Formats: sequence, C-alpha cells, structure tokens
Amino acid sequence: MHMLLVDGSGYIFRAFHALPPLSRKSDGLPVGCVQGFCNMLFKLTQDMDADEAPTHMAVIFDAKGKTFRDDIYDQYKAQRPPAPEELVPQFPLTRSATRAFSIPSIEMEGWEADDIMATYACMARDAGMKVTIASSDKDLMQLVEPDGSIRLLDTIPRPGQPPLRWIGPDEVFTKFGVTPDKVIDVQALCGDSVDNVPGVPGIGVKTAAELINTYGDLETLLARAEEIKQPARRQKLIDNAELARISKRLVTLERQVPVEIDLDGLVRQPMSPSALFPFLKAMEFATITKRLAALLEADPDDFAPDPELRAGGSTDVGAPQKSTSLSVAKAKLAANVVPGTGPARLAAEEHARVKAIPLDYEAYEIVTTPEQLAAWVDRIMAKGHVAVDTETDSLDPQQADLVGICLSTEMGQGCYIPVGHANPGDLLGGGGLVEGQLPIGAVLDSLKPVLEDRSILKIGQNVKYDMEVLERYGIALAPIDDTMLISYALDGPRYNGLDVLAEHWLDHKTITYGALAGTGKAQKTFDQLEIAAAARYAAEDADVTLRLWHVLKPRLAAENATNLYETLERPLAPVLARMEARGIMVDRQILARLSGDFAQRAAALEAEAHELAGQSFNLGSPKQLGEILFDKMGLEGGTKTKTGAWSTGADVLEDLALKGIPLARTIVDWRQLTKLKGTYTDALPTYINPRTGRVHTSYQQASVLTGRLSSNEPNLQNIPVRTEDGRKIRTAFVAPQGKVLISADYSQIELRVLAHIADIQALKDAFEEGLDIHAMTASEMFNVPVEGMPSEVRRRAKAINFGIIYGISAFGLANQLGIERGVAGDYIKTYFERFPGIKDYMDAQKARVKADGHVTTIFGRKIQFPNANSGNPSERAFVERASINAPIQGSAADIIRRAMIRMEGELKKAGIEADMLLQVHDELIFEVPEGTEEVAIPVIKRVMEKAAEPAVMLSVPIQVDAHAARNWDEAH
DNA sequence: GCAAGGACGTA
DNA sequence: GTACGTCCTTGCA
Repeated sequence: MHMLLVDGSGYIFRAFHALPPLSRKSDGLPVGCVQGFCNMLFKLTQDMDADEAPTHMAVIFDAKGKTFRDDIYDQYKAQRPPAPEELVPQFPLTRSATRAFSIPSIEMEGWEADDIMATYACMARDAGMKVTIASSDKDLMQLVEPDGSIRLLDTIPRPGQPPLRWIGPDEVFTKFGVTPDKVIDVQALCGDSVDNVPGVPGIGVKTAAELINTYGDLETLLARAEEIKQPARRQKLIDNAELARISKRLVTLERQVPVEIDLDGLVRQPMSPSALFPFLKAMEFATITKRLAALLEADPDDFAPDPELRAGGSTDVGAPQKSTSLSVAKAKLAANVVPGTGPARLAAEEHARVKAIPLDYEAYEIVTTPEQLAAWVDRIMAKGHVAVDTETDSLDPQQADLVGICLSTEMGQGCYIPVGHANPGDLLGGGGLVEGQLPIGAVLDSLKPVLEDRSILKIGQNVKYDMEVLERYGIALAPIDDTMLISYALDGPRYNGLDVLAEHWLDHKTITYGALAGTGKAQKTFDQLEIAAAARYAAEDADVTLRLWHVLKPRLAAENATNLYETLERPLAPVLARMEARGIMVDRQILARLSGDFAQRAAALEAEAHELAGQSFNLGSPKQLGEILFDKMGLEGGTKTKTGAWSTGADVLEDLALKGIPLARTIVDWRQLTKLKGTYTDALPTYINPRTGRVHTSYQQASVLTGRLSSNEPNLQNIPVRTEDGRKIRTAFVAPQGKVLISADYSQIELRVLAHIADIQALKDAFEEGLDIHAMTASEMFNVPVEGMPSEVRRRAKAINFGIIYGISAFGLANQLGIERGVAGDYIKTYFERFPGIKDYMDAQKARVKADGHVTTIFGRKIQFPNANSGNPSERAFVERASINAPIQGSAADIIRRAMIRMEGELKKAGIEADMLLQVHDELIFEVPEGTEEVAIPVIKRVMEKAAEPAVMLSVPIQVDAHAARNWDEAH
C-alpha cells in the first residue's frame, strides 16, 4: 500500500515562482498555479508504475489563522509579505481542483499543513504503508526515513530537470549535512530567514551540521558548549541557548495532530467525469481535459463548465444578484476561515502596518555610480517587484524626454537615478547636462532586463504614461500593476491622483510639483530642477506608490474587485498606450482652409449682429448678450441662471428666433462657427506632434464614473458630426497614403443593454428581428403603424428611448421635446404601461443605490453614489437618474473595453495588419492597408459583437456597423 | 494668474 | 433627464 500526501499550499507558493507568470483564462483570472496543480495531480496519479501507484491519497492545505507556533514565538513567519495578488484567487480554486479530482482536501484550523502531513505520514508508516510526500519544503525533510518508508517527491517544474525528483536520506544529507533525524537540531541552530525562525545568530547550515555531528544533538551541544574551542562561536551558543531551543520547537513537526479522517478515509476514489470536466472546462484547461477524456473514455462535450467558476461568473443587475466566480470561491474559502481573519481583515491589517512605516526623505538614495545601479538591479531581482516612476520634461508622453527614473522595492526606501538634468543655458538651451549623472544609455541597458522581466512586477501610478515614454527608449514595460487603476476598480474615480491617494490612505501630503518647480508661466520643467530636490520628490513618488500598492491591492480580493481589475482595467492600459502612441493623421491644409472660411463667415455674422443690436458688443460674452436682449430690447421669456445672469443658451435663442428675433439666429450661427473654429480647426493643428506628424490624444482610463474612457489634449471623442459644417472637420482626419480608415460602431448598444438587463421581451424581440427600434417604440406607444410613420412621431419615441436611458423625468422630456410637462408625463406613463419591465428596472436601481450606495454593471463594476441618501431632494433625484443610467452606460463601456482588450490579439491571429487608433464610446477607428479592409472588417465586427462573451451571454443580439474610407467622415 | 460659470461639441 | 472636455469671459487676487 502506498500513501501519497500532497503539500497543496506549498505547491501553490512555489509553483507561483517557478511557473510562467500571469497565465490567465479568458476573463483574465490568473490560473497558472491551478493549472500546474492539475498537471501535477495527473502526473502523480498516472505516471507512477503500477506497483508504485498510490492506494491512499490526500491534499493538505494550510488553514488561515494562527497556530501553536505563533504562541511559542510571536515573530514566527511575521515578516512574510502577503500572498501575491495573482495568487489569492488561486487558493480556493486549488481546493476546488482537488475536489474535482475526487481527492480528499484536508485543512485544520490551528495546524500547518506540515503538521497534518507529519501525522498522516507516521500513521501510514506504522500501518506498514509506503509514504510519499509531494513537497519540496525542507521543513518536511525531518520526516524522511533511512529505510525509504517515507520519502519526499519534489514536483515543482524546473527547467532542465526531470518533472519528479525524489528526496531521500542522501538528498537530505546533501542539504543539511546530517541524517534526517538530526535535521531539526541543525535547523534549531541555523534558523530560517523565510519563516523567521531565529536560530543562533552567526551560525549557518555548515557550522550547525558540524556541531551536531560532533555533539550528537542540540541539548548535548548546549550542555557542553563550554568545550567549544572557537571563543566567538562558544559565546554565541551560550548567549543564545534559549533562542535555539525555541527554534527547535518551531521547526519540529507535530506528529499527533487530532485528525478527523482516518487512513481508510483516504483510500483513492476513481475520478468522476461529472466532477472533473465542469471544473476543467470552467478553468479552460484544454490539454489536460483532452488527456483525461482519453483516459476516462468520456466526452467532455457532455459537460457544461461549472457556472460558478466559468469566465466572468454570472453577475447580473436587474435580476437578483447571483454570485461571481470569485465570490463563490471566496465563500468557499470563508467557510474554512476563522471569523474575522478573512481577506477584509488582512487588508485592514496591512493598511495599518503600511501607515505605521515612517517616511524619511533622507532615506532616499541618489544613484550616480554603476555600482549603486547594479545594487538596485540586484535588489529588484531579489524582491520580485518594484515601484517605478519616470520623470520627464513634459506631461505629454509622446513628447517627453526622460530626465530620471525612480525605484522603490521597500516601503520607506527609494532611489532616484538622474539622467537628463540640464544646466541652465541661454535662450536656445544648450547648457549641457549636469555633471555626475550616469549616461542614459548605460542606465537603460542595466534596467531593461528587469523592466521587461516577466517575473518581475512593475508597480506604478498611471503606468500608461511610463509605458509610452519607455517604449520610445526601446523598453517594453511588463508586467505591470497600476495603483491608479486598482483604486479605480475599488473606488471609482474618487481618489484619482497620487497626491489624493497618499493623503487619503496614508495621511501623507506629498511634495507638490508647484512647491518644487514654481507655478504658472515660471514653472520649471523637470530637467531644470536641482538633482537633490528632484530626487526627494521623485523617490517619494515611488515610495508612496509602493505603499499604496500594499494598501490597495489586498482590497481587491477583500472587496471582490479582482476580476474587474484583472479583466477590464489592467489589460487595457497597454492597449491604450499603443493607441496613443500611434495617433491619427490630420490634414493641416483642410483645417486651415476651414478656419479661413469659418472666420470670414463669423466676421460677417458679427457685423450683422452689431447692426441688429444697434450697438457694438462682444458676441462671445453671454453677459453682454443677455443685457442687450432682455434689458435693452426688453424681450419677454428670459430666464435666469442659478447665478442670476440672463440665460442665453442655444435653446433660449432658438425660441427667440422662432418668435421673429433675427439677432437670436445670427448669434446661434456665429456661436456654432466660432466654436468649430476655436475648438477644432484652429486648435487641432497645434496638437500635431512634430516627431510623428500625427495627433496623439490622451485617454483617461480612470476618470469616468461609469467606466467609460475620456479623451483629452485634444479631446477626440467630441469631434463634430451633427452639422454639415461640423462634419467637414471630420474630413481632415485621414489615413496616410496606401491606407484607409475603418470606423466600426455599435448600433444602439445602450438600448440593447437595457433590453438585456431589464429583461424587456418586446425590446429583445424587436432587436432580434432587426426592426427600427424607435419606430417600433412609437408604434407601440402611439398606435401608429410603422409604415408611413410621420418623422415627428418617430422623433418623439426616440427622445423617450434616450430619456429612459438617462433616467427620465417629465421635466426633462418636456424640455427636450418642447411640449407641456403634463403631456411628457403622459408619454412616460404610457411607456411604462407598454414596457412594464422598465419601471421595475428603474425602481430596482433606485432601491439598490439607496440601500448599498452603489449600482453595478453586468461585469461587476460598482458605480458609487456617496450621496444617495442626501437630505437635498434635487440631489437625491439626480442620484436616482444617474443610478438608472450608470449600469446601462457602464455595461456598454465594459463591453467595448473587452473588445479593445481582445482586438489586437484577434487581428494578429487572423493575420490582419490593422492598427486600432481611436475609441469614441461606441465606436472604434482603425487604420489598415488599402485593400485589406474587406478581410479586416469581419474580424473587427466579430470581436466587437462577441465582446461580452463568455462572461456574459447577452439575451439580445449585438450589431456593429463598419465602413472603410480615406477619411473619418466618409468611414463613419 | 487663476477659478468659476456659461456655452457647446460628442456618445 | 446620463457621461464627459474645451473655449471664452468674467471677476477677484
């Protein structure tokens, strides 16, 4: 008989470092260790010879919480960092994997896995069984028996080594220099820095083994310590005798754990396809699924993926909340956890720990020698993660030149590597570099290997910026974590900005750039700063970023936001970085011609306005205009803004124009032209990058409440389209010679999302049949046939549909349609009667935001409304409308995010050369070689239309329209 | 020199 | 009625 005990917890931790990092399933959930674990179980059960095959088997895990060792020594395992974030969701999944293989999964509060394994190993040996412990933990080597009845088996995959490696007495002797029965005495002396077992300071494994081999055991050695010849060694042993005894108790495994399952309970069970395949399919482990299918002669297609674990889970809004994969995993985990020691508690403890670490500007180092730089590279390699921040001479990542790099591997420490600080020069610059800085080429050559190392996590704040800058120096920063995006996944855009995050979470006010470099016109760029002062500012940023990471990252697991962050935030950042770097070509000449045209026409309108007003005034001043219209000319129907000024908005002027006031029309037209000129035709050319000749917008990934992106400098998400003059501006957005633009946009995505989440059968049917949705609505509401419907009727229905999405009010609808409040109210009533599910959905969101302070998208993004229960009725009403809109707008935003994240890979897989350039909420713009648009468009459409899957299977079809042309206007 | 308000471009 | 960003004027420092 053969007992196989698998060290589950040990495997996960070690495999995490040994396996290729960041292996994920389609929704981004990291599963590399789970996959490795499954492969190991398969190998262990199948690859052994028939007479070696285990008859009994169990996987043992560490339980959360304290053990007796914490009472012996309060520092035991105290300095261990929290588990890497990628690992956290894999703990419960590994337990699920064990169950899927029909193997008992054992863990006990108050005991480490090692103690349980020691107990079972001894029980099994005493019952005459052979025992194999699948573990490479040296703490278990004390269990190895000289006769081979208990052996260890190292299963961690290591390149260049056989997959399974036996550890018997010889290997133990190689490691510790003693026989297995004396291992604990050696460990008592040499200690263990990983577990924080103190040992005797200054004594390592070699010396310890020599002493134990000489004196026999620890107690004898301590009793005869006076005999030791070397004075220093003798004194150390005498002084630290007690520490050695404590250490021995810490490393000695308990072999009498009161286990609840006896040996008979561990007899191997046959694998069950119905347990195995739903799990493997949910994890998307194709290879092992195939191998097991062959072995069990089963067809995996007979089994659906475990709905609780499959990609994206099944969170929904509108309907009662179902669980996501993580929440289920967490619930399963919680069942094994002592109350009050869950992820939330850990996150809170970590927060308190980080806050207690002092911040000392004097602790920061300025790196000016190759030796210092090499030491930092070593520190990063040893640590496995590093906070990085680049300092540059511009806020525009496509213009910025590198001035310095700061790094931090330990909170409270950090360094600044200046590379581009310049001497003050004359008007043309030319002062040269400040002396004493390392050459930028050498610095980047040294850092490139760590910055690109897949096993070293680079942590930053707004990493997209650093990625773009470094990319231009030939460095592909990866993998990354971004504190700004973690915060966004947890709290929305509330605490954007390192300064705000530091103040809120760390009670620390960072040095402001203004205090360092001045403000306004006189503000210095970073390269003009004194290195010493710059270093304090820069290193602080890296230090603070690392602290924030320690505070915020554990909250992802605790607050069930890991999936959101891993699938919708982190993978998007590099995609946006590439889009920004590509930019889009803008035809300067077209814009210049338009500017001239608009200027002429505006000037004519201005003269006409002065004429009509009977006086000269600034048409750009609403104040002056209001006074002329309502005070001087005495027109009726003027309304005041909240500050008491006359309201002169377009709607007001439109009314006046209809009442026969020609000045109003003139102003409206003038405003349109000057708007187009000032915001677009004049401004856009100034954004053309001289290096690339293209316009590079900047996308804000973490600034919109609902999960949309925003675009600025310039904003390319509000390029005009609705008027004829406006569309002329779009013709200036062009593809270069030999290429064409493709515009692909979702048709009615928000109404489709509404139909899905509010479950409105009539809307779903209409989309299924491809009807004109506004005409259908009008037909239902006003009892008018779609055939020959007057456009005004359809227009009203369209306004109502949009109103629904915006959280309709009679006031707002009346305003929009220019009808009486009462009539608008009747429309809404009719709509609710016709589509009763809509009212239910709206009421559900209102109730939810009041109860929880947030609502949720179909992918689990929370949208917070801190003032949902405000005492101010109009504020409350506003929150109600926003809470209706947010899941719709937000779910649509999540869908296009998913499409963008997958797009590049899918295009590449299809062998299509297409560059994604812009996103405008429901539209993506691509640049492709002329002639390839016909192959590119189907792929683009498919990725966009299937973007929600498999995480969410929408109950409405998603439709994307795509066109190719030489300019954006024609492609749209 | 800066912030707030009004107006208006987009989805 | 939702969500944004930019330009311009105004008013105060």
